[in-house]
Amino acid sequence: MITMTEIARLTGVSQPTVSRVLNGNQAVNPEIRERVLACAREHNFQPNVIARSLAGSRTMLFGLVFTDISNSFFADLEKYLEQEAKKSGYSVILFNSDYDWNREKECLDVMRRYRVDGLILVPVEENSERFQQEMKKLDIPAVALTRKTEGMDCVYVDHIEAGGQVARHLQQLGCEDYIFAGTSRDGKYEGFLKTLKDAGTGCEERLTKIETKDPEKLRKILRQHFEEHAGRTGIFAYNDRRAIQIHGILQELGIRMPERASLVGFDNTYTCELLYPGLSSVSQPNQEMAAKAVQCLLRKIEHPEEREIMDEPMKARLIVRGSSAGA
Amino acid sequence: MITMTEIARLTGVSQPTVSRVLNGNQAVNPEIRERVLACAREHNFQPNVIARSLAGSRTMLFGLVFTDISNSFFADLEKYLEQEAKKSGYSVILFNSDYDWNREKECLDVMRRYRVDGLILVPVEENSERFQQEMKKLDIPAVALTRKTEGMDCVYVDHIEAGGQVARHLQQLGCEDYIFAGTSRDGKYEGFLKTLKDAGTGCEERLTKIETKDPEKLRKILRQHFEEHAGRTGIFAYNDRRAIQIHGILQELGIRMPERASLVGFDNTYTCELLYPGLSSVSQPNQEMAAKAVQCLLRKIEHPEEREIMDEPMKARLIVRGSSAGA
DNA sequence: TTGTAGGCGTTATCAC
DNA sequence: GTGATAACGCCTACAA
Repeated sequence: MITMTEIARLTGVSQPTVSRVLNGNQAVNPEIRERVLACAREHNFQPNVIARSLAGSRTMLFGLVFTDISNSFFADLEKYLEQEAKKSGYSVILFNSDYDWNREKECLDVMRRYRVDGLILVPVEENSERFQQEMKKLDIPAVALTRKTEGMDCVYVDHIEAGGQVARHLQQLGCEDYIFAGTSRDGKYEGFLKTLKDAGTGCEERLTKIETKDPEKLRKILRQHFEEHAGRTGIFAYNDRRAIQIHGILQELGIRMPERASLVGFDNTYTCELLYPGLSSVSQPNQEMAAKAVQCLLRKIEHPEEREIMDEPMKARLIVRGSSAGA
Repeated sequence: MITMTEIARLTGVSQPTVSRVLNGNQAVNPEIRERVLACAREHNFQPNVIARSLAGSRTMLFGLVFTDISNSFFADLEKYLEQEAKKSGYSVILFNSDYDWNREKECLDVMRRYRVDGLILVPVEENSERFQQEMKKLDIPAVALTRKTEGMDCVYVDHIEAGGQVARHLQQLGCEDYIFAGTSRDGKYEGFLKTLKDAGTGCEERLTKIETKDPEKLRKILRQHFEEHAGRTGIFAYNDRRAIQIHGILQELGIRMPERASLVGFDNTYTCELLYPGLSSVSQPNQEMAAKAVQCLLRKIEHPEEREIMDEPMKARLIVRGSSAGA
């Protein structure tokens, strides 16, 4: 692959002149300019970003660390992040932590080795001591994505508020019982529970939390629930994957949506609208989140002195479909 | 971030000695070794891969170009590719071409700029003239993934054979009519059609091809089809996404699977087993494909002289679930 | 407007 | 064993 020095030799000028032409910075003799450009085109010159990174001090790389890119929600985010980064000439180097803290730590080290200019990550355990420690000694601008993270810039939707939206929606439908399927680590459950409580009609006592994702167990629990409870049950799953699983089980058991079971998922992945009945789901503003994260990073790179932390939760939006439609 | 030169200064040795210690290559005085290692640990030294790349001639980067990572199938592949690359110390830099040739071309240029050691891509138009041209002048070892690509190493499953498997399966179920939903660009349709023809019972005349993915049109076509055809219809969708869409429409129309409609998708994404009835789908050996692609690349990097092209199609496997279950 | 010189952080190749 | 020294390809002064 041809280098600037080589072009310089071929066109009989100095290498910095070639650099000036190719970067279009300063004024150069039009004649020389043409000669150099022609030569560069002819040999399909591509600047060596590696060398440029070493000389300058930007690698034009963002590091992305996801927990699991095979989750459509994250894959979607990745696409937007890449798009947004490209607008500023950045490329991305990608890692999956697989929800494993040790891997995440390894990823961070690799990022350091590549001297990425910025880091966008979905932390595995955003509020643990060891993570905070690691972030403190990380000398790269970083943004936490989808999780509220103490002491660092973060872009996320308010899960507590979102959980509340779902609760209100299900209450309005006249649900008598409630099920939450998933873990309570990210605030959805908290918000869901709180809103049920606040309604004051004691419906929080009619809330069951199901943590298992084992299909057999899940089926058994649901069957039993609907045998014992005649009224309408609102089901809130902490992500679409779980919601789709429940959707399938309800179909199998012949429990009608939305009449007997009103189901709501989270992330509004593309499958939601393909199912029948369509799966209601909480939509996160993926594109805006991606843009915000990248812009935050860019700002920190441009102005390293500004140390104020960005932490304004964004708002999720409930998309109602057939699985929890009203009358 | 601390450098070798800095460590050298702190420990009173020369920079090359620090390099020797940190890379564990050659013998060094144990005393010095300890001193250097201690200093490196203390400052959490991370070798500057950028500088190393420039000096040596490996960037330890693989470039990945997908058409659309938000397709679960590709996201899944990405994860395996990353895993496999990591085993050999490689990291990946990722791009989406969005099924757009111009973007793909841009990606390739960026790859060149980063001097990636190898390239794994899902080509947008693997057999077009311009793509072939581009590949010819690409001076980076490259492997085409999921698509048979003339004149270049490629890792893919035999779509024609896979289409045949589906045809035989649906025939065995006793289908009287057939629908293929999707494009015919990758051989699935070809194989499907060919096998139907070979059976000699004239069933290829009872094959309808639906290209639209517009939900309204699709619904209308399917409704009409089942109004006019009383027997069992075998439906083969060119990917799971389309299959899931059809699954939903059939549910909505109250057309029973597998009795009236026997549905088969492609890619065996995780959603298949969550639906009810479970969605039959053709499974590609993702992990093996990823491993094979990476290993092919590594071999080409190690032995640039070997020029034989790898092109042995792998075999897909049909996973039968409720949507096309037999009696 | 253009060329010279130095440096970015490594690796590799020499002598010592 | 260890330390100079020269790359790698580019950028950024500074000098002409």
